[in-house]
Amino acid sequence: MMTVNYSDAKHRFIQQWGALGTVWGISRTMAQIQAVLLLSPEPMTADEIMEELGISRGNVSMSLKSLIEWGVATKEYKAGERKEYFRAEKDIYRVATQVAHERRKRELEPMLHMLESIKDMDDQEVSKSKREEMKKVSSNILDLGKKCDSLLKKFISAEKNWFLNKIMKL
Amino acid sequence: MMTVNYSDAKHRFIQQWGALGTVWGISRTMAQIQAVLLLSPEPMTADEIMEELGISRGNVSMSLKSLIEWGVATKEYKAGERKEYFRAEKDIYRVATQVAHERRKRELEPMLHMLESIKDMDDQEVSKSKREEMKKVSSNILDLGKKCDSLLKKFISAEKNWFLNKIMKL
DNA sequence: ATTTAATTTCAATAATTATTGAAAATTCAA
DNA sequence: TTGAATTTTCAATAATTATTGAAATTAAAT
Repeated sequence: MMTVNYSDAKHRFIQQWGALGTVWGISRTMAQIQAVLLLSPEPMTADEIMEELGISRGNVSMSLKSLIEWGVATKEYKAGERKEYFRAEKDIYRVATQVAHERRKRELEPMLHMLESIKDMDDQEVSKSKREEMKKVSSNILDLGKKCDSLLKKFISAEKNWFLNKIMKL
Repeated sequence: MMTVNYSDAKHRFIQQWGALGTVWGISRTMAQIQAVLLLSPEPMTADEIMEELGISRGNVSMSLKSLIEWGVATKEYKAGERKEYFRAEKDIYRVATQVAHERRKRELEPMLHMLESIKDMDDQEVSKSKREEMKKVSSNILDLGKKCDSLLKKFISAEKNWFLNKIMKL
């Protein structure tokens, strides 16, 4: 079996994680910065991240701000130093629950509100079959959506081992 | 309680579903076409969809093609008619399993392969702590990733009620 | 208070992604 | 086959999203 050197492995990790970011609604750079921080044993400065990824100061600053808003990175200060240091949340289960928490709020909640707001649609101007189809489809989506909501809430607040054990026993 | 008329409800549904599409890695239009088809009691022609959403023929053709590739829409023919008709998968649980199937293949699998390929990283040129951090982080992600993989596979192939019952009992 | 270091903001620009529309291809009927 | 109806493709363009970089801001040290 061919071994892989550190810098190739790091490169693959950063690229793959970045690519995933773009289909998960965060920018490639944000995900790449998270990847760099995940691999770093020590917290890093914005300068070091700039250097590592070859991107601008502004971009690093804004991306770090977003990562912190998503709850997957933190800012730290070292005694006697003026610079700020950044650290990624390394407990990947914790990262998953944070992401679930944010996405539930940003995506699922507005969808459920819309579906609720449609429940009392009534309109004689339009055919019965159209009205019925809307009622049927939207209530089906609402049902499944509520189940997802309930599962996500459990996932977000449950103790890690309890949840994974339950899931793995299915 | 104020009632909502059909066309407002339809508009809200299409907009919200479309907005969700963009954060789920499909284009707004693709998601909007799916929404229109979901609300339609009868299969629709490309012309009708064009008209309904005010978008170009080419866009409709390409978006429908993608929806079919994702396994959430089908093409149909009516006896004695030359035009093609399109229908959305209305069983929303089925839509969810199809999406899970595709995303597992497109996103999770490549990530797991990358993580496996990094397992045998070895490199004396770099500090022990960096190597160890990479080993630790990547194996943690791999563990959780494999659990997700296993859960997704169950979800994709399980019988609907069995799965939902299990999940709701957690 | 002033200087210096560090960070943030945001208008301008670049890069990416989505959409159009007309030409090419396909499909069916005569 | 030829011709009309329909669909697909894809280069050009538009729209959106990400990134830069320099000015403004903030914060610490002198």
